[in-house]
Amino acid sequence: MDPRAEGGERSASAPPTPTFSPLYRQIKALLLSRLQAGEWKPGEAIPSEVELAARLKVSQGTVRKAVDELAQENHLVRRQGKGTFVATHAEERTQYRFLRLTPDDPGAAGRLRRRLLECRRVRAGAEVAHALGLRVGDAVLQIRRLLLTAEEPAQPVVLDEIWLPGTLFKSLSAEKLASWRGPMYGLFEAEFDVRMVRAEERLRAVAASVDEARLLAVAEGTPLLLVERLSYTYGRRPVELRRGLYRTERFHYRNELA
Amino acid sequence: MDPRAEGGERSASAPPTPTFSPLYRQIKALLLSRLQAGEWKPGEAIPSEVELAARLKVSQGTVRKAVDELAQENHLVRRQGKGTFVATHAEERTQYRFLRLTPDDPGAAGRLRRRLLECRRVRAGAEVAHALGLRVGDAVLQIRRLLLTAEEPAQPVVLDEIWLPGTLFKSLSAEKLASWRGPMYGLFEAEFDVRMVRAEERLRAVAASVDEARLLAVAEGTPLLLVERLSYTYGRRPVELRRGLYRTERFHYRNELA
DNA sequence: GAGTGGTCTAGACCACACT
DNA sequence: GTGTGGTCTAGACCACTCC
Repeated sequence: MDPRAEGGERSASAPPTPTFSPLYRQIKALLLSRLQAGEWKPGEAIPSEVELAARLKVSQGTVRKAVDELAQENHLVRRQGKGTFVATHAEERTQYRFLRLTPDDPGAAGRLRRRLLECRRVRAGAEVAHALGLRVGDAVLQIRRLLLTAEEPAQPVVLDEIWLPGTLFKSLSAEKLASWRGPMYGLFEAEFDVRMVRAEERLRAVAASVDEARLLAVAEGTPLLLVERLSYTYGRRPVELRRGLYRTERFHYRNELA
Repeated sequence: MDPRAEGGERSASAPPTPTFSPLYRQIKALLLSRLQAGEWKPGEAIPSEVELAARLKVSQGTVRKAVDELAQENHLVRRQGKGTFVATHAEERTQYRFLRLTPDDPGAAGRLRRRLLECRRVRAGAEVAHALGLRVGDAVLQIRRLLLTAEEPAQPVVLDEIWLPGTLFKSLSAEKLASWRGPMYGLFEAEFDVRMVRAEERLRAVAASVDEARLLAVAEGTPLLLVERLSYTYGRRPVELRRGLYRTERFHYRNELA
């Protein structure tokens, strides 16, 4: 088959790509658009390679290469003998796929507890609006919370401030947040159909303000690791701004360079 | 051909792998061991896919998959129409592959200047010895330097302290360091046959000590981003410990999460 | 035009999971 | 056993680079 020829199910769904890319990239874009459209939910299996190949009228190898890239980019998860599944934050083995904070002593202090401080509707300021691609004054949800060590006495480690577009998270409430077990991004998937796909972080060292110091139980001016995160869903669309302050006396932010 | 059967050039070079892995992984391990042995230098081309396939008596597709993974892991760089080349730090388009520090204003302040403060031979303390896999008291090279903005007046941004195993970097001197143009890791490749392949970083927020504050031109106690990096060469062998203090008023450490 | 990596195909067989 | 993803092969053709 001529990879340049448009035909069959492929062109029917009209991929918005420049349309002059390798066939497997067109397949990839098509699958991505179906993921975005919600054709398969997080955790569900997508059709098998042979079935996709038959439907799209390409060879299995071409489907394979498309799926390979999607798996690499954490959109899909392959499981030999079982199938290929839509990635989800709800059942990550690691829990918290995006959290790079790690205890210095890996033996101690495993999971962190959450304590919700605040969850309210506010109007977006200039900075939040700009980051989330909204207009100043648009409705946003503001959440503040602490992460604390599990052992007693619980010690605060992270102070998070989170902003979400109001339109996407209409029915999100303090009760829902407090009663949800598992990662917050799992709740977003299950209840709001918003799937975090990618994020950018900017790290800085800052001094704790009076309020921050009180909440984190440190002295005013204590150096804290400021982590500003912008999370994206499909199509490079930003859907969460997060400003985290980390105490790093007994934890650190780990990163791998290759 | 039975992939389990050992034969041809493959087994002659005796890969130390568990030997019961897919054929393409055996090829990958073989190529990796040749890279480690220095059979091809950084920047050089390795044999073409067809030639490798013929020599190793496997299909081109199998070689391709091995090379694909090596390219993905930044060991090799593919260039269509030209060949496949050994990755090098000397000619990175980005300069400084491992440096994640970025100016807040991307327009301003492009490259950073270096100022060498110190380069001397010392005996490894417990911490350095442990990190580099040496014995306490072994010879290590200690380097201290500043990175400063290029514009005038130059402003210090990073204070680096670097430790290297003395045996690997016998002839490294302050003169060599000062006169070298380009990334330090390029010098390590060219003069010492040490290629940095991977690194792990641990980030913290700390307060500037008196000495650090003086060198970085900030007040004592100013929050600084502490970046501890352990760099590895082939075979998970640590060959550099680095302790960097970053001023983050106008720069930040960027990270991408997927 | 010759050589290199990049794409696509078709078919065989292996490894794993479920039933 | 059946169905899934994973590996391997052989061959054709495309796209890019250099002569």
